[in-house]
Amino acid sequence: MESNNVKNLPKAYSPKEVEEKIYKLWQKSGFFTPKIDHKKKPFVISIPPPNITGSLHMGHALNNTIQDILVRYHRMKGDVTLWVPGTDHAGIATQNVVEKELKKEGLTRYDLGREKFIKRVWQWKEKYGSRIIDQLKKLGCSCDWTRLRFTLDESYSKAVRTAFVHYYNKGYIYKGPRIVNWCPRCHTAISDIEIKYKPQITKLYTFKYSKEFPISIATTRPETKLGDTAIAVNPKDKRYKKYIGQEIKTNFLGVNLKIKIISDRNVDPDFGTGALGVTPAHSMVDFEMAQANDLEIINVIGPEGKMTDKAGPYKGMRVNQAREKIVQDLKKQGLLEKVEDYEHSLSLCDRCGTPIEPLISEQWFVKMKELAQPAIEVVKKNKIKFIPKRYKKIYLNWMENLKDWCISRQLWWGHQFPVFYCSKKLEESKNKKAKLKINEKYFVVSEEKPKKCPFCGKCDMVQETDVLDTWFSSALWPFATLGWPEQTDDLKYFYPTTFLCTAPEILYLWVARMIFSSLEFMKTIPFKTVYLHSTVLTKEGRRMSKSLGTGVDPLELIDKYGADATRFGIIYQTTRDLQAIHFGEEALLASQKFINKLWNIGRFILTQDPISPCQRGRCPKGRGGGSNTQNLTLQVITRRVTKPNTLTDKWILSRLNNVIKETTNLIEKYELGKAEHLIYEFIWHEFADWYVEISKKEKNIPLTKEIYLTLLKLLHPFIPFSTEKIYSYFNKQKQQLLIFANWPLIKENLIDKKSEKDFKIIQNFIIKLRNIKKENKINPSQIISVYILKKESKYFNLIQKQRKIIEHLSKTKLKFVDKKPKGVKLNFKNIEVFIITNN
RNA sequence: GGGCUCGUAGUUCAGUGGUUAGAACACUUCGUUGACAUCGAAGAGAUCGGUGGUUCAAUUCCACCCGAGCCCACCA
Repeated sequence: MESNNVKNLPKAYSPKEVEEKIYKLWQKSGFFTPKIDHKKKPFVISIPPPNITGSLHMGHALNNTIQDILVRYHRMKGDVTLWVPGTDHAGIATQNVVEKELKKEGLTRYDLGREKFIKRVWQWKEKYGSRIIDQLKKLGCSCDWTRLRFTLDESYSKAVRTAFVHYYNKGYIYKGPRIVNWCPRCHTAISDIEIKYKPQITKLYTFKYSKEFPISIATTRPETKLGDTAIAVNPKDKRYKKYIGQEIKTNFLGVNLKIKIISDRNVDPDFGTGALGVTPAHSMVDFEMAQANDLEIINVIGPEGKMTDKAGPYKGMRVNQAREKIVQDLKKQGLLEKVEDYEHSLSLCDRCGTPIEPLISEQWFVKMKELAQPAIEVVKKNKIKFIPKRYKKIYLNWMENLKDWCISRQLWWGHQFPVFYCSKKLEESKNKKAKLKINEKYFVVSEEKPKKCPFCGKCDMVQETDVLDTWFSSALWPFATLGWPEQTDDLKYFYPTTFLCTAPEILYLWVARMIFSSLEFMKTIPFKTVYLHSTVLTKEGRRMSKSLGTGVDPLELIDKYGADATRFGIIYQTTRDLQAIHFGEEALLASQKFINKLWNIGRFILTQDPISPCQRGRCPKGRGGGSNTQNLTLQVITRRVTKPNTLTDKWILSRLNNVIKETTNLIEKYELGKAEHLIYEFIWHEFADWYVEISKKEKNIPLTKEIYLTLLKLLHPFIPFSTEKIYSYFNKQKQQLLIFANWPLIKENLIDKKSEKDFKIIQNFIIKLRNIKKENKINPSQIISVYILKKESKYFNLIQKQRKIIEHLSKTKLKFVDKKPKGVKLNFKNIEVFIITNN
């Protein structure tokens, strides 16, 4: 570091000039890359890979600060510490971003074609995909960048293919027509958990299919009713009992329907007419009823969100259009009985906000039942611990009611299925326009494309066009990043990882899936502890969102306050188990002040240092400490060692060791906010306000320095940049980085309750004297005489012994007298104290 | 509809079955300009969301209610 002379030490810490340089030093040191040491147990975190479309938001800032604190702490403790970084290709999200870009050029992905489109996405990735990585570095994250991974890396893709083939061979993967959530905009199936619900007021229409039809039904979506194949009623409903089992043919606005009357317990007799028109192809619940009752399934809505040819006169219309027209027609024909307002939740695509159409389509699924079982066990048996604890129940409840996982997406950006079709047979099946059923298998599942088609022996096999759900690849993250399926040294040594820190919203999407994937492929848990951190909300408790304008950009905060203050401030307002934090910028300002305070304590100590240039009279400001300190400098040089000499020394060392102990405990329990509060209080209100102040009178510079350096170490995981910078001024010769420093050891023998108690008494006495001054409107800086009546008592002796400190800090002159003087009397621990107020 | 979290000073949060409920920031007053324009000291500020119950005693335990937020399910 070039300018670490004390005389160059600026008055305040300025993050902008410092942080980037420091980060480069760290990187150059190579210290973030651990060396495998089989004698030691490693500490390992896999970063939740941010999307390449992402930009650092408050959730990331909190999440990665937590991880970095733990990683730095463990590194200092001497653990072999690895933080694996990486990014996620994020199928739908990224594809949408690039599609939006294309749209500006008046193009769609179909104009480019699959190959060119993917190329385009890769270009986009090269250009913007590492943005978030740079932002993580700005935050100070000490990841091992030599191990950076991306979920579409060739080696990672291999892991994905291996996993797929494994599942398939075990019989866990099946393909079939099922009802899925279909996004007509993204043109793909999405899973249940990728849907967001939005309450909306719509109309509930009550009508009959035809005049002669005996039962009326109610629906919010009349257009789907063209695909009805049944009416479901509650088995106990007397009104409809007689119809159950009947099949009625009718014509509904030009479309012939065969309606079977079935009974189902889930039908609420009080809702609408108590009769539910069953549309197997376009409603999740109805699909299940159709399967249970062996009903015909008719698609009336196509993948574009348009009515199919099964919709008779409404063919080709958009869904909304068809709805309007049908309502008009129902009215015209006198079939519409009632229209009322009705509030329900509209399903929207999480990624693009388009209303979801439940549709029947051919999709790939993973059977979950067997996979879930061991994943339930390990959590039940606390092999994996959740923090906060409450998530254990939430996790288990979800896992115990797990549905099969739809893993196919009709996208282009992602891992293409390692499934190869016989082109000849594929062609044939298309021509047949067969029902959505596969009776005949004409594909092979294989990591590589077979050279020869096993079905016809001569065709060029074609790969399944679908890509895998992004989460299928993320599920392999903790072990695939370490080299799986290869048995690499990394994998052998660093797996399973130690700690996972992520947002609670991806508990199901990601955490659960990593657990069962790891148990399946690695035969072990992926991590020992899962920490689901608080959600960062605005101060008013509202969700942070760009579109609402309620977002706070951590990069702006870093720019304004520095990375350290941003980190410290966020953690300062965090409590470990809290579900949400209401983010306020004030804490960052406070943190900035705190860092500045820390900086200035350092500055003070440096200028007091006998070997510093200031003390040798070379300081431009003159003689560093003034005449008073010159004498003291001599004292300092008389080999005072870092040993407690005085009560003050004993007290501060005792307190310091308590703080080290407590801080260590709190970090081990992930109570990072509390740890910060503790250190903050100690540094400011014990070390600075008392110890450093007293040290101006009773010098023990080596000890002061030692304590200070210990505090820098304690703080380093929280505020790595500023502590590193200050540390450099204390290490002019050695040039050793603080990241190499060891975590402070607790010296139990220095914990000294007696000294703490005694010092507390001195503190109280000083405070009392200051109060008296204030009460009597005496200027605090005015030195007054305080008369203390001599007495045989331990407190008297204590006060007498600590006379200098008391005088110094209370700006008084103590006089120990035999006779009671005139003046205001106060009692302190049975000691009679007098002051004269009207000088 | 089900589950969960939270409601304590102006603000963000600690905290505890029992003497005057804490901190930080903000605020007020006084003082400081040779570590700290980002300093010091002192101080004001809370009927601990509401109601009822358990208890000798509740902010702390229980029930209900109100308010804020999250997750899951979803009735057509």
